[in-house]
Amino acid sequence: MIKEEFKLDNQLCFRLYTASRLLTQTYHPLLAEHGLTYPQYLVLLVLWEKDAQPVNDIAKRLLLETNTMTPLLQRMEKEGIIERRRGEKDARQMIVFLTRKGKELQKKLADVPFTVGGAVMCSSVTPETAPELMRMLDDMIARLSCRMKEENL
Amino acid sequence: MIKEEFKLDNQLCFRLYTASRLLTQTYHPLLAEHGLTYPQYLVLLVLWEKDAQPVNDIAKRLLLETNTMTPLLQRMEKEGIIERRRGEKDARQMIVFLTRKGKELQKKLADVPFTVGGAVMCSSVTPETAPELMRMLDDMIARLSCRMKEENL
DNA sequence: TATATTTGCATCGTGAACGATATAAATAAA
DNA sequence: TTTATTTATATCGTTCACGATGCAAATATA
Repeated sequence: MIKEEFKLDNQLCFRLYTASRLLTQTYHPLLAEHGLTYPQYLVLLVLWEKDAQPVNDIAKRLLLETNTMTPLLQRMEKEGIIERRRGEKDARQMIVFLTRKGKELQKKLADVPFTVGGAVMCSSVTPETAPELMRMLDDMIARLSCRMKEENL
Repeated sequence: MIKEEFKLDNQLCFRLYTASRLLTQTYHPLLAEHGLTYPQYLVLLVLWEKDAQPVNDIAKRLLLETNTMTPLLQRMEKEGIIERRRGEKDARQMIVFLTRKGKELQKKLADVPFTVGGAVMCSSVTPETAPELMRMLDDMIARLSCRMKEENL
């Protein structure tokens, strides 16, 4: 008999991995219609909150490495969604700007959060319970991202 | 001012996506030591529960497509962790078997679930609250995977 | 039995993720 | 002010994910 801790049904990580993939798949048709991928949509969320940010700030906000960001941003620039310009104060920095097209996408994607929101709601994830779920995930993320930083000493 | 539904801090999907990535990163050093990746570890979990399964059964269990499974399994076969043989009853099927090396990995990875378990535990995710978190994720996964199937009609 | 459809797996192309490494600019130390 | 170190991006190689497509075996239909 297999040990309890090795049973797939007892794995929290497998659930997170699967839920994340399925939710991204839910976004896919809504975003692809506008030539976007889910990670690109996340970059837009960050830039809509505050335009003209260096790569590093976007990476930190999304908890991604710059080696993931750079090619992602290069593709977005090629699509004319963003623009990248060297920092004037610090020539090492690459400042990311929304183009007109990038700004306009916000209006075009106005119903995406509601469509996806409707798709996830179920008996145990409701407007009442979602905050509790988010709190647990935030706590986990804080704990794990802290651990990751400690590794690189 | 940006609308509430577009704020990154209100996104459930971003949290799942991040938590999933960070947890996979936590597994990484433990698995890499034995030449494994996280998806490969998931395949092992499935095969340890029941050896000699066709590609399709493993894919269904992990909610992955066969076009993701095939290359993954090919790499695992090259590493000598599994073996693939054509089904005798149905020649379309490719049956996946654990090799001796694949079976022995279970002992070598015995402490992985506990190490990772210790890493995720935090103030709001504890042995008491984890089942509730899992229930919410299971419910979401059921809802979303059902939706995905309906799409392909 | 011939033909059509379904099923199981594989191949291909694209876009992430990420470890490892490189490079140039900025900053600190000597 | 040289020299060393740190910082901000970028490049490279490998491994997923996954949509689209191909193909052969099995099954259903005519």
